[in-house]
Amino acid sequence: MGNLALEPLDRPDGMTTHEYAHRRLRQAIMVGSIRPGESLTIRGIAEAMESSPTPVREALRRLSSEGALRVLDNRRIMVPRMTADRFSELVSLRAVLEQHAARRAVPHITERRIDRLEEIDKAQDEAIARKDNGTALLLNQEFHRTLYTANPEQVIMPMVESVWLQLGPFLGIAMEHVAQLYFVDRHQEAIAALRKRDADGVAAAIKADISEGIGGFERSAIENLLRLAGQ
Amino acid sequence: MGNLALEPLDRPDGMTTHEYAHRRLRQAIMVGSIRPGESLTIRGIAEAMESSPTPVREALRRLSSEGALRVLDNRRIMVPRMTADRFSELVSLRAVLEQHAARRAVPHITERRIDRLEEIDKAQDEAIARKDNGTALLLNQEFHRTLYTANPEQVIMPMVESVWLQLGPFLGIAMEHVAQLYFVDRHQEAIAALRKRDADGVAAAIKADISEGIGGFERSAIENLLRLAGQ
DNA sequence: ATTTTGAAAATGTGATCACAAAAATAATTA
DNA sequence: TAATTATTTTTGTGATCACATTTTCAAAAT
Repeated sequence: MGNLALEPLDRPDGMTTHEYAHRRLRQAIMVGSIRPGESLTIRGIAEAMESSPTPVREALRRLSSEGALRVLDNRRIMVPRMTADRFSELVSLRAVLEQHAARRAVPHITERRIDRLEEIDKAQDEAIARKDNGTALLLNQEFHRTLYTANPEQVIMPMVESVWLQLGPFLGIAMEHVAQLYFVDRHQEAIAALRKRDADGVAAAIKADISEGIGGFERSAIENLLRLAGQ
Repeated sequence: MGNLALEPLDRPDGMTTHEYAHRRLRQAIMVGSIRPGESLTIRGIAEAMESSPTPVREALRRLSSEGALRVLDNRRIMVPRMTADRFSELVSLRAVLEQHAARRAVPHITERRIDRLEEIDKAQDEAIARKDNGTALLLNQEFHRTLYTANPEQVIMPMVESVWLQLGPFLGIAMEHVAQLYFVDRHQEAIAALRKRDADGVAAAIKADISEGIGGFERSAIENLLRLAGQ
């Protein structure tokens, strides 16, 4: 209960307590700082962030609807355990979702946004160079998010984020045992295709980015990692 | 606030109040019996189902995470308005998601499940014959759900259901103005491909089923419907 | 007639409490 | 000593209350 690996977060003015709890838990799960199988208690979290059960419960309900948490029959709440099968299911879904999101974003992209993508990618490269995995991960997400949200009526982003959330706990495990995550990406290729408004090219770059990134884990490597982490 | 078009639902024994509230609201939204733009009040719903604000709020949080509801800046909660652009975004996402789900289900399909699909499709045809749109809609969903959940480690179903939920309110509008919904489907084609374990064939059938079903609305028809419904 | 102001009602939010179920711990028995 | 039972503690759940904000509606002013 005590140590939730919940780092306090910046809390804007009008933000409600349940929103804040949601953000904080979400962030912790996204970067893999809560171990799969670890069960969360409402009162524990409430105490940790100096609030009460009511708003924490709302945050947990949202997170379980987002696939980040699982409610057991005993009504206990935990971070879902990862399996090799589930992992491959998540990665293939991620590829399909994000290719589609990328394709639908291309008609709406502006030069200004492409410049922003360049900046994010550059910052990510710097984070990778200084072996700052956490920041690199966040910047990688920001790159993808910035691309997909070019589409104003976009409806897919919550689903993409849900997949990220579900992969998060595994990333936490992987980062403990693997030296460097995301040492290559296909972002430059995506940017080049974007400048040409080449939707197929962008989709191909995104697909490659995913399958050579997180999708690059061999099945046996995943099973080893999970065994090492005592899953 | 009184009339919420919330029909009481069967409530199993161990089901919690927030779960029940969630199910009931979800059902109402899914079949389009809550008008887009209509705003929901926590106390109103709580009173309508004879409970209190706390569990209702949890249900509403979940539904907003599922994309079924939108929380405004005023913290008011409403069923999102539909636009022609959003509709087309949802339909194209639905096609992509379900093709993928179908493809990944094929390796796990059993003859027994295919038989079940036959039965569901037959029941749906009967519902269509007697012009029972509501039942036909539910059976159509059950057909698709039964197919995709053949995959045991499937992770996509909540996202498919989220798209259904977001399309629900439009279906409600459409059913008021269009004589018959879903008068043709490609289920038999999907079943034939399933018997042959032909993943591409199944995916093609699902794609056709969607684009000739709900995807068959012309843009101008959608705009007309939305205007008629005062959106 | 339209706008502005003010009071009253409605609403979202979060803390607290009581209750039941579950889990953990202590006591007892085989 | 190991297993079982009893007791205590922890936990999830839902109702209620108080507070602040928003909305609604009536009265007053322009």
